[in-house]
Amino acid sequence: MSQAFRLKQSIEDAVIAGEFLPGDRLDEASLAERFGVSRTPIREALLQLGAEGFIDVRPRRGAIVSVPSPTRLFEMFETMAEIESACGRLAARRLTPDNDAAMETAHRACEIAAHEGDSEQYYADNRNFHEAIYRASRNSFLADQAFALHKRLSAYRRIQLRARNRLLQSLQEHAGILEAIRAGDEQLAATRLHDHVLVQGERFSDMVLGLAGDRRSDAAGRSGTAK
Amino acid sequence: MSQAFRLKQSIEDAVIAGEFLPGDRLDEASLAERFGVSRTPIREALLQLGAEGFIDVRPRRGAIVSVPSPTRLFEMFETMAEIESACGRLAARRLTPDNDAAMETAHRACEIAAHEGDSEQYYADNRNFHEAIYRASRNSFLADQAFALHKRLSAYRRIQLRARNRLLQSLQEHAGILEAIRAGDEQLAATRLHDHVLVQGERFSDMVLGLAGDRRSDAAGRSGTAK
DNA sequence: GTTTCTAATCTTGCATACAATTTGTATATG
DNA sequence: CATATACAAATTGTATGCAAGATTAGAAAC
Repeated sequence: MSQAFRLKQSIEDAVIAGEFLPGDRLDEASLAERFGVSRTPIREALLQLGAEGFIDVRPRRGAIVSVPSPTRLFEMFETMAEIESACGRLAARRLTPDNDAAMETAHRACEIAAHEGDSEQYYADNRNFHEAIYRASRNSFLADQAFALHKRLSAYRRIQLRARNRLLQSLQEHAGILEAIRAGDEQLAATRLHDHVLVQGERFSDMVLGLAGDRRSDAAGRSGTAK
Repeated sequence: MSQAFRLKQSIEDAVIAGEFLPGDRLDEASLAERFGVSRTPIREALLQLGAEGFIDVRPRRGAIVSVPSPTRLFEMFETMAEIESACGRLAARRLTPDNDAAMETAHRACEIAAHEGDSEQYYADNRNFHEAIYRASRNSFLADQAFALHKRLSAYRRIQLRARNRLLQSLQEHAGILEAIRAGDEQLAATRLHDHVLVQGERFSDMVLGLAGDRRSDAAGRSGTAK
């Protein structure tokens, strides 16, 4: 495959891994040297990442890793909550043995990681669990959207999972979600997934803001110029 | 602003306007000549559109306007339905006088177009109405997502709105949606928006497939390899 | 008449070169 | 000492050239 696509993946991975922090400049020349290619495929990779919202490409002013404001970040988590709950609703309606088994496997892995207190491992297994739910929606387009947003939020999710006791609490929520999906209770599955995701967003916002106010009123209070 | 971004917009507009039909090749050289620039900014524009899912960029094989399969198309409409209902739910919870007025204005415009039977005008006003709901969610990130998907589906929506009587039926559904949002009934607003959007997807699928089977079983029955 | 192999042609991918714009620095001025 | 201006350096945007892979056309074989 062409270099530009490989580079896009590499740069994305580097950002997810935290090698480039929010606000860091992604200099074309440096990246070109680092990967041993010319600026052209680097530019193409950066522009694609920009179009996906992964980084900020400001014309004539270079690319930087996005720095979402606390409000924006909350909006992203809220959107993630809505999309995940949609996946859960559809999964509850359409669950097949295959998807059920995949979720079970992922859940078991989370269990082990949680009881060992291995937050790095739990982070990875948690991702698999959520992806299993996306697939269980049996709507691959929706699953793609969910997966993309999950990736964009992964940096913030990781930080937040380090919080004490959050692992075991997260695991219990997973169990409740699984139960609802298996029972075919669309409404319950949607609600539980929604809360599960949003609590992460709220906790993160708390961390960022250093206070425990009501985040929803923050999101609701902003000027809201869409597009 | 740089040429690549202008070109991206121009090409996107041309696709939305139906100048390039699904399956058409987007030849770099021809586009470069048409816009009087070199291939470089054209390539950059195409890659960005590809990253947004607007077109298909296949390595070494050029870009074409996406040709979603009927199944994929249904999945996209189903996703749109979920996102729109999320917007409606939040709008019902957070409605402000400003957003209320904006929806009212857009609804009035739809009313006029519908009664005059002007489907082209209704198409434009309908878009404004839905955008007003996105904004009323007071979550600009969610609204952006909704807007982007709306654009991707616009070609198919337009065709479908030409169906006889659909204008007046659509208008009535709008009235019901507005009523639910104003009543602050999150659940009802979500359900009505969901059905309003999904009926378009189902109708379109019927048109494409030329039969009146149950589209849901189609979507549920596919192999569902997400990502 | 159909299929398969080969060669010519066309298109895309990448590197390099240059032009245009922004950013940084030093100097002058109030 | 702060501010403004002019010049220098660094960085991005676009054009062009060439190499590599894909598509098409034609000839040969079945």
